[in-house]
Amino acid sequence: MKILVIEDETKVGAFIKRGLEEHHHQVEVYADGIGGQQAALEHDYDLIILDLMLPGINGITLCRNLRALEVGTPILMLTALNATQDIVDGLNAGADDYLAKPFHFSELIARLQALARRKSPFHQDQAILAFADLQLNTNTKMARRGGQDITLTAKEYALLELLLKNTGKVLSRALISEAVWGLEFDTGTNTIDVYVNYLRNKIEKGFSGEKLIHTVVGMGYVMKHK
Amino acid sequence: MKILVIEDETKVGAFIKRGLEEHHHQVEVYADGIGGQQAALEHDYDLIILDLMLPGINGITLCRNLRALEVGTPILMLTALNATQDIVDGLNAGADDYLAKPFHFSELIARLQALARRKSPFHQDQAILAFADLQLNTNTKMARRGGQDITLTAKEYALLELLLKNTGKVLSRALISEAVWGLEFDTGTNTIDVYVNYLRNKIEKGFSGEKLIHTVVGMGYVMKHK
DNA sequence: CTTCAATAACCAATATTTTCATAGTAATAT
DNA sequence: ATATTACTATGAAAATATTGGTTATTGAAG
Repeated sequence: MKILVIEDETKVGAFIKRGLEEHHHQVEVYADGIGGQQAALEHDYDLIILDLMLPGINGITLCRNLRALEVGTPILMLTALNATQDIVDGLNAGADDYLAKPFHFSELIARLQALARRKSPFHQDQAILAFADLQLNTNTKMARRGGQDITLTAKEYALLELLLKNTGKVLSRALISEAVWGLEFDTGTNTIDVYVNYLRNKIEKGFSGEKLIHTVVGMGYVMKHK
Repeated sequence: MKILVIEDETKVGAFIKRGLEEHHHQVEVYADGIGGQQAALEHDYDLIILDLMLPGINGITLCRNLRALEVGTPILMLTALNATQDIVDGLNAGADDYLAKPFHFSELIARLQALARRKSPFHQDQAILAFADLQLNTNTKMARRGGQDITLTAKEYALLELLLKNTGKVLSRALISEAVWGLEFDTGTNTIDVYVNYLRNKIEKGFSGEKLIHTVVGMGYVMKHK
């Protein structure tokens, strides 16, 4: 399984990572909530192990955020022993289970397996593609930025989906043409440019957030920061 | 919810029963494992709270028995504090969650709600599918809107059921075709469109409520608000 | 076991709506 | 200075809605 661990205490994080890797799991550890949340949104994990006491962002808030963004990945909270109120809050925020620290590793493995068993029948492919504060829901085919829903036409959607699935990668016009329009080559028209413009008008114009679709002159387009 | 409690300590059993009844649940308490197992098999509970330390039959054995007999009801185990091995065994026996005694009642309620939420997708044999002010009775195959009964043909029903089971999700014509008409279906025709039209005439035309079936040009149809 | 009528399923033609692609011009980068 | 990209208006094209008619299916009656 691919597991995301969000834990600020490096010793605990390393301990979990080592133990899980011995059980042949793939583990990524983040020491801060912001980075962890970002990772949870951008990658498709089978499980998230989340410490509730984090610097920067509260674990419960993080949990609620993820659920609000329709991240369905099972979440296992780590709490201090007897922190009853935290446990209640965490479960209500959408966490699936908890484990009080300190814990026996065998119990972590048992709970992890129970969660996997419970969730796997539903493990549907990631519904939300996200980058920065932009989200694209592949079920509703709607985009969302700054809490505002944006409707897209079929071509706009296909183009945005392509960009979001290749964030950071410069996509040539030839590649976009083939992926979105299914054509061999760009026929000498500026159709792609026009659609990039449509998209920019819908997802950038009027929003306070950063610019997301960047032009690389002579090369193509990228979705990235900066 | 209808809850079965299997707990030999009468004081604890009574405490749970009283607390749950205050939260408007229907509770039955059995003090012995044999009787409890019998009850679990004969009635349809929404949740089973099971003490692991029981006279007569072991809680873990009971749990394994129920799962072997394909009783899918969520099971919440009660264990002594720090009985790690029991917890591991219990989860492996098919229990869904555990609670260490003594526990705060608020935690029991929280876990119970989490379990119900988690499990609800399983109980999808709901008799009534509903969205907005539209209902579809899967037993009588009749729809109802604004207090008025609507009869549907077989295809209309299948289509409406599909839409109601996937509210908010855009369903492509290919998907609809496969779900309602089966694999081999002549896609050269507009039959799906025609049936959407039939449905709209029956469940939207003449009703004051909002539009429910929305077309997403180039993508398919959705049942949603707005 | 037929026949008939009623209903359902389907298809195709036409009307309507929405989206798309083009081309022309403006703006920007190299 | 020129190549490249951004923006915009518009007619064409594609997708969808609607309607009328044809073929299946079903169920009751003869």
